[in-house]
Amino acid sequence: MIEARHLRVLRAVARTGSFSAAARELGCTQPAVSQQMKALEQSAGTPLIIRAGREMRLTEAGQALVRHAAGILAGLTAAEEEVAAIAGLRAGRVRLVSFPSGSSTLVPTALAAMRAAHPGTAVSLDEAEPPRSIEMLRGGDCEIALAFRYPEVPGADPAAESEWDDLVVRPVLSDRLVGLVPEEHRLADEERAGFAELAKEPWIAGCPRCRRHLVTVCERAGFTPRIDFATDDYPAVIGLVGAGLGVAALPELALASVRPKGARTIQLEPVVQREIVALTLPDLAQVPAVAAMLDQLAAAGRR
Amino acid sequence: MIEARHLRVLRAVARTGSFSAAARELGCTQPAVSQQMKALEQSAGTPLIIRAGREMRLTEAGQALVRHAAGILAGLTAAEEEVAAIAGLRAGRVRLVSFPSGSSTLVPTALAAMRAAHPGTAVSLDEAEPPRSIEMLRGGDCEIALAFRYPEVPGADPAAESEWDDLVVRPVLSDRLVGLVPEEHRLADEERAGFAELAKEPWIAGCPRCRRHLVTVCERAGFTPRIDFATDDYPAVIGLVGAGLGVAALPELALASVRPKGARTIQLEPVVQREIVALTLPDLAQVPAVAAMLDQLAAAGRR
DNA sequence: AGCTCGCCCCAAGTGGTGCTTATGCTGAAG
DNA sequence: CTTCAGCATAAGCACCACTTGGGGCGAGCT
Repeated sequence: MIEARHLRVLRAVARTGSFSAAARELGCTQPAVSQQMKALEQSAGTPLIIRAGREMRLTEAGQALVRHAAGILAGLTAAEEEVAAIAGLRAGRVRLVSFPSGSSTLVPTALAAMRAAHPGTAVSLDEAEPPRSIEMLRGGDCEIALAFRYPEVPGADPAAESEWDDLVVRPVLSDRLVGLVPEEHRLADEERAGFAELAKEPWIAGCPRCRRHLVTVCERAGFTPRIDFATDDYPAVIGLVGAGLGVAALPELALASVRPKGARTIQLEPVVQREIVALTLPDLAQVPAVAAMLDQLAAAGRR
Repeated sequence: MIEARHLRVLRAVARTGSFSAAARELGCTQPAVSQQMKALEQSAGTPLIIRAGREMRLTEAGQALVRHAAGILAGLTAAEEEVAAIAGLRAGRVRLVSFPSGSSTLVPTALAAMRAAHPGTAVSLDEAEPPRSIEMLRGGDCEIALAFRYPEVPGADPAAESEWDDLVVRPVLSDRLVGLVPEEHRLADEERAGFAELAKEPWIAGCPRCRRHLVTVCERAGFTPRIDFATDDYPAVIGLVGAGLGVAALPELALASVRPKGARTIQLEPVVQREIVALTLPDLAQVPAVAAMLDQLAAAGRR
């Protein structure tokens, strides 16, 4: 088995024509070069160098080896450079999966910051619901999954919680739920309202998990909400409320970039937090591009 | 510094998708593979493999490394094969230098035998006088020099003898000198004659070294020869003798393939041996193709 | 659901290997 | 002839890689 290190030494010897010069060039002592060349000749099974008085000459086998060494060492350094580029964030791809309509402001700013900080990297974006996105993460179809959870409700969704304990969970943003009522509603001009004050209203719910969470919170407030509509499309929720068809509780973030027409927001009591987190596999968290993207998501969440 | 051995392991892991399977394929234990991969990841500076439950997946850096590994390992095995071909005499070049007109039968048979035994090898032939051929050997312009010496005369040519003591000297053939006289000569019908009987004759001498040797031998026999002509072209010597211009002492080998016209050979007394030897450098004697050619020359000499 | 098997990680011991320093020898130049 | 530069060798030493033994964990089977 010929080793690349030996080829490097052989090439230095061939170029300098001397063991000592090669040793100086390689930053080691002369006997080291001597031994390496002996080892190489042994593994080659034939002499490679002939000592003719002062100068070193290569045998035909030695010339053949030097000829191949160029390509081999070039390939090796090319591989090292490509790896270094990926490790040094001058290259690399990250596949990000976000929950639908949860990425209106967070993801775009993170993507923009990532591109600015590390122009060589490429981040692709896909949308999937948390159960599905976790599946994709575990299945190797993405490196980062953006999801959310309601830490306030212990035991509300134990499966989902325990499903993450072997993942790297990076908090991105704590979002509070705000109430949305039609502007002709009796509470439209109030600053805040308790959940119980909306007990009799028809509700517009979000995605399945949000809907379950809403039911849990309302039951804690002493009533079971009457849910007329459920959609994971936040603009649709806003539209339905604006049309006076009911009330809703939706994340502040969903209202950050739109101004609801025909509806008013009110503070809800008790305050309900929704925690948006970025998830990845423990091994992937060590990958430079993935770690950088997690940082950018966290930074976007701090704004 | 990425090592080729690591790439081999990485490729095995990537192909089999398992450390254990790779270890079986590589003929080592599983922890060895584990450690090699860890070392490779450390020298790469970034994770290469992600352990997702049961299956192994490569990171982007890992994929890049595997992609390069193909070419690097292919180049390495190509280099090994070429060296093995040279070592195994399926390839290789030898440059042979012979003294002029000393290679009429010896060298052709050796070349033919070499080609038959090792078809992949290529032997080139050049002609040079021994002082010059040794110079070529030391200067790297040939691998084997065919030369001759007169071992009978100690001190006759001390420079030439001592010039070979750091070379590999392979005896090829012991050739005796025979006398050549015109057919009308008074000794033409004799079986043998002493040098002293030719003391008064005009002599035709050979190359400079042969001429010096002739003078030495004749002086031992009690006379100084009168040398009218000197040429290193044996057919010319034969022609001159045949024309009755003098007598000559030339190697039996020079008469092996020709029948002299107008001249007769006689045994000379005392018997003078000329030793034909093949010379090479100590290091070169280890080169398979050179060693094989030396063997073929020795074998040709035994015939 | 429990069990068992296979796979991976971890730790410790050990053998080998490559490096260094020190020394001797040889060839070339002054 | 002397001196210097370069290569080979030997001894000592540190390091590295492989092996064995043990543990945790996920997957598939009963």
